[in-house]
Amino acid sequence: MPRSPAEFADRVVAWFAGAARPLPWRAADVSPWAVLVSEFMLQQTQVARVQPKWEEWMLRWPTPADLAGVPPSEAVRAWDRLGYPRRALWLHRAATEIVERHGGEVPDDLDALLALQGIGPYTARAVAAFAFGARHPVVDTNTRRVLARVVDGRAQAAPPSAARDLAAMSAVLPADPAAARAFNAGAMELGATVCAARLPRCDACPVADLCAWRAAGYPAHHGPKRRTQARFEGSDRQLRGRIMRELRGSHRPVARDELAPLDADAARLDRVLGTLVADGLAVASDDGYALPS
DNA sequence: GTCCCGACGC
DNA sequence: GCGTCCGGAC
Repeated sequence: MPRSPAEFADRVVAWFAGAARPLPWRAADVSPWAVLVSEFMLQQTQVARVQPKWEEWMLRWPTPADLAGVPPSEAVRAWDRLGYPRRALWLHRAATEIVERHGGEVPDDLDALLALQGIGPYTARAVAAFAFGARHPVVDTNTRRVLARVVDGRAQAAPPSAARDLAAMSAVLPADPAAARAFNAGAMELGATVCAARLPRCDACPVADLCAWRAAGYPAHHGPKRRTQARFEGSDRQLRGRIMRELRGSHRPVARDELAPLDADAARLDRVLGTLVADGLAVASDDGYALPS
């Protein structure tokens, strides 16, 4: 446990002021919509891959109404290979909801944000805090790891639990909204760039002398093992990705027979096509499969 | 091969 | 609480 929560927060805030990467969605003049789009893209995708795609989207669809005004196929196509293309569909749906429910303005209210498609506990608070300056605990996996180490003295965070994670962050969150905002962003940045999962760089850490894990001699994690990631090669996810790539590349329906070479197992191909249709990422017609228009 | 790490649906 | 969902960097 650090000497005091205030000291922990102050150090992170001061460190972040000098160490923050100059990411474009952190610029002072970006819109709430720009922040929201960045958070959608960052949900599962590394910063380096997101950045050029975010620039492209902001030029093309600078407001929610701009995105809501085009068919979802445009969003899915422009999502390109960012992965998890349901996010493109959900972002398009969220834009439509923002136009319909909120007059085209991204809401600043947490519950209104949570009600939008594709926005969960993390993204809602990230938008409220980073776009609007509201004082909410924002907890992603980096922050969970930082708190586990600095505060709890454990190598790894316990499995995510929204209620427990938000309470833990609230306990160390500065009272001042601007400081809270910087601490939220700084804790994530610290976890992403210094307090890394595998190779923490404690020599560069602004709170190394406050860190309970370091003080305890870096005890190894003993507890439930992380679930090992399912194999990607040969997975449904890989096949879905390959099918989506074909659909993105075609401006007319793609016949099932044209997709058959993607997988030798006809039954599996049909089952996976079914999941894409169920997700709304593909539409079936007599001519084959296409992106949702 | 391993890691990345949020939302959703059950 | 637990399984599913991409694709690229390492």
